Amino acid sequence: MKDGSNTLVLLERLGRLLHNDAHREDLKPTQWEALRLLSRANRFSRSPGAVTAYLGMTKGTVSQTLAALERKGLIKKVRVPTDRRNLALELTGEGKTLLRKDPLADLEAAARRLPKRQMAHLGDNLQDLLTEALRRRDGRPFGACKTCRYFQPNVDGGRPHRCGLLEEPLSTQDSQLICVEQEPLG
Amino acid sequence: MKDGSNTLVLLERLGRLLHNDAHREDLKPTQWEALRLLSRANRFSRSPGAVTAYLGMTKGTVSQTLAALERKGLIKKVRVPTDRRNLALELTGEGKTLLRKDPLADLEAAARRLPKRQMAHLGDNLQDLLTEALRRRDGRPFGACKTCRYFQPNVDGGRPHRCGLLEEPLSTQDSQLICVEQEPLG
DNA sequence: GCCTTTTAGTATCGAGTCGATACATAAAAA
DNA sequence: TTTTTATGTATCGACTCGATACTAAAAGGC
Repeated sequence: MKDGSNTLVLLERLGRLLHNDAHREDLKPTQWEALRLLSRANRFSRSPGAVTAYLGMTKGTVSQTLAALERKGLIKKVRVPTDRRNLALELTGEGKTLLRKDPLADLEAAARRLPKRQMAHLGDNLQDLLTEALRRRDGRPFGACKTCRYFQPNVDGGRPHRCGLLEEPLSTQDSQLICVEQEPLG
Repeated sequence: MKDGSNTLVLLERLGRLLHNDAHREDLKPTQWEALRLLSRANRFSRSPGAVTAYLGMTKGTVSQTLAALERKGLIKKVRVPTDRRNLALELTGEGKTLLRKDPLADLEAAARRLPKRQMAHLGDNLQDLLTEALRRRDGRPFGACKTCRYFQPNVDGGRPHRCGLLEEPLSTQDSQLICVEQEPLG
């Protein structure tokens, strides 16, 4: 076992490989990441602002990336009536179809050659490091809704779940997706 | 412990954070990476070609990145007399000084808040994943010389070590640096 | 030696990234 | 009703990156 001093160098290098491998299907790596996020985000988190928070870029850049995705017909922007500053981003059919060719799947194949336990371990350790790194930059964890301190599982029997922060009902599906507002339990 | 299915997503996100945090001191993330590699590479590996292999980009892009670093006075290009196609890249004094402000050090501070054993584990697991990923793209590991199958530790007593592949003498310092040609011990 | 092939690196193009800055609206707060 | 804050866009300049075409030097075949 090594001393872990060059762990971050490894991380950066592996991150770069992942990133550079994502020049596919006429999309750029960042565009893939945005698309991927939109497919995993609940309805409070499919906005330019949420993408900005997730990717850690400036909103100007995100605006351009989303404009490119819209030009390519992979997402569409919908005005939200309740707050007209907000935009809701929705994947189109093409967007969903294209996601099946996600270049990340390639490395997944490589990962499958490693012991399952090891990959799970790796995930846990990465999660801890990410949490620590996000704390330092006031970043948001983007965890699943159902692991959030504001999550209220369906209290009244058959009724939908609720988000205690936004005071909104939550479908079971939404509660399994990730959220900008999520704050971990405990 | 999670199932590890989203480990790669974590990896990509953490990689992006690292990358985006590296807009400092009037350098771009990629320029930092190149600079960092040059400070860790032995004399066979301080060339545009080696940087290309390490970063996994095309040589055209690397050529520009190196041109930018040279413009900024951080590296210099030296013609190699033995093979006049080759360029040797050397860090200047400014380059070495600037490296002390490496933005990667920030995350290192974050990492220090995690248990040391855990970081070491993380490093080992990342290394395995990187090895697997590199295998798939015919990438080079860039390991340390002294862990290479061609490394011949000073056979004749006080003489320098040797590289059995390039048939060249190796100073102790060079043997501790990383190398394009490195192939791990079987 | 001559000719072809390979290797190392550069030049240029076009789309995209990214921070910075300035800007437009809309909602919220004073 | 004014500020003030929040959400998103437009534009600029330096850089990234793949693709392609290019130069020059070494290596190999004969």
